[in-house]
Amino acid sequence: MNVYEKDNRVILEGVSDFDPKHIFECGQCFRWHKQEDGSYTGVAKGKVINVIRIDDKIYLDNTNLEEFNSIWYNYFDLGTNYTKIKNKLKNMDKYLDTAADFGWGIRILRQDEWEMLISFIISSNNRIPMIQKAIENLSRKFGKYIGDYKGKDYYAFPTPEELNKATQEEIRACQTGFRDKYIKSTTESVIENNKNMSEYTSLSTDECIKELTKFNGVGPKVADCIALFGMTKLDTFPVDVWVKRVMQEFYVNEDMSLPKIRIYAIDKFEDLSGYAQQYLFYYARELGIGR
DNA sequence: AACCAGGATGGCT
DNA sequence: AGCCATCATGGT
Repeated sequence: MNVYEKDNRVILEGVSDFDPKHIFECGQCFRWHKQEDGSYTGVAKGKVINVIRIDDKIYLDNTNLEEFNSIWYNYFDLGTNYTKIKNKLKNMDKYLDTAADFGWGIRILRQDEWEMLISFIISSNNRIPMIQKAIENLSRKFGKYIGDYKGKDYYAFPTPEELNKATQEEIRACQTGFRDKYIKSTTESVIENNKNMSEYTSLSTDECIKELTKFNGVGPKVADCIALFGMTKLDTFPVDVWVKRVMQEFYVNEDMSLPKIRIYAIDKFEDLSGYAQQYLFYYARELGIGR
């Protein structure tokens, strides 16, 4: 990979396994929005950048080499060889062979632990466009103003301290629905116990999920997502409606319970479970498998 | 208007 | 531990 900076842009040459559509639409993130030119603009790590792929080059706009090295290299998980991961998964069965080719450019982003905690609480029994709206509203209301980019204002996701200033009513006014009380309670718990969410990363996967489930509004599925997307616990397998459908379509019986589907998948995919989940989710949702 | 979405919770066995 | 009924918002 060759990296260089030009005109407030960082350009990556020869990056393999990187496609913005696959990365930003495989269900792992909520703050990246497609632009008219096919690029994606999003907020992460308190910055706003724009990402587009043209042929084999990736353009990161509104940033520089220093930020790339300190933030984006890690955020886009560029130190991981996804070709190897895909090859292992593709050799397992014909379904993953197809799904990994379909979502060939997926990378699991290394996102903020606290932001994932609140974001996936909002995700419970909700629709993705509504989740995105609620997170944007919370950020606009309670997060720091980052700046203007191409005529639009952008706001960082609120810190625990910032979100703790919001009343339950104000949280609900951000379109969080009945999850307002979960967000309020979880934020208070983080503040009152002076919790540092990044410390959850050093726990084992089982311990991490067990601890996350103690937060109000965090059940098994949401804890799996927070652990996978916020704490790089790649040996877990969140089972949502789409993953349930694709698993029932390809691997298990209709009557298998969600926890059993999860165990079945982790037994099968082991330390690559999180990657497998992403390829399968993207494949299922893009193709509408199981409707 | 009924149905459903990246489910959680509490009560039951 | 595992299953089940109930809860709950906003969109289509």
